[in-house]
Amino acid sequence: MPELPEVETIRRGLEGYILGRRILEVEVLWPRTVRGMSPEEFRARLAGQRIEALGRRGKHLVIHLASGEGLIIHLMMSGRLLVEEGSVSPGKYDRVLFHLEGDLTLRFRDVRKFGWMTVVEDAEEFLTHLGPEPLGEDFTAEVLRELLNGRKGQLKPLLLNQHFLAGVGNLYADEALFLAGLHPCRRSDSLNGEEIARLWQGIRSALEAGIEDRGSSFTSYRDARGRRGSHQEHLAVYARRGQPCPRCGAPIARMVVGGRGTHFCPCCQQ
DNA sequence: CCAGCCCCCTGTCGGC
DNA sequence: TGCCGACAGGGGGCTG
Repeated sequence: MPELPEVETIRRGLEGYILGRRILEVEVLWPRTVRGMSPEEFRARLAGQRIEALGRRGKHLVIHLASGEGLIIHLMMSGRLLVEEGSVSPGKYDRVLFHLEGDLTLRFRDVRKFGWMTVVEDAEEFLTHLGPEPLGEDFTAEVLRELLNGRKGQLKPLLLNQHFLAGVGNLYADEALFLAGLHPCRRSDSLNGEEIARLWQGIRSALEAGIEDRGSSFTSYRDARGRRGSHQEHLAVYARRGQPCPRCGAPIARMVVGGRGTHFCPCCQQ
């Protein structure tokens, strides 16, 4: 389940291998992975292009090409982007293979086929519907206060809403709410100034800790070289139902909020 | 704006 | 042991 820290770890890992290289050929093995155009057009628009920069917006990876176009990739739940030396043969779960100059292959492996990619003329414009970058300089506690104003829903589903804030998924939403000491079901417009500041800090700290540990690997997530992250070993509440809260020792609870499994400390989070 | 539902997929797990 | 249904999860789309 790649969220912002996992996608950022992949982005950093890919940079060293594919930056400045040309895409020689693209093999689309599962056509529905390519959105907005035919696999043939996708191949034609990418073949021969040099990779100028690697960016990230929320959970989207943005590969900037020499033409000015952007290759947008969303890993969804089970997508992996793996760099390998040599020409590889397609595996059972491979959906797209990018053959790069320098005898490298970028492999998009995606068991559940939810991941997608497309080429757009203007990546920034394509992604304008996303909320602010939670680790960006523009995202201050004051901005969060303004965004929360008038929101009547529960906090947890709001944090998962990518139009509200980009990059937070189920795992980091639970961790951020724990760090902030806020109950996942709190009404979003019920927070006072001090609680908003705690939520802002909780979101930032949860994501930064995830990046520091190179992401959380439960089953599917791997970095660009196939390595696991270690943040799953340092989580306070996510996937820790019944285990003692690291702050007060009470057993961590799990409930469904907004259709998502939600982990929290019933004692510390109000 | 918000809640709830379905759909997209497939590996995994619990129950029988 | 083997079958089967439930479940997980990000996000888009739809309805109320």
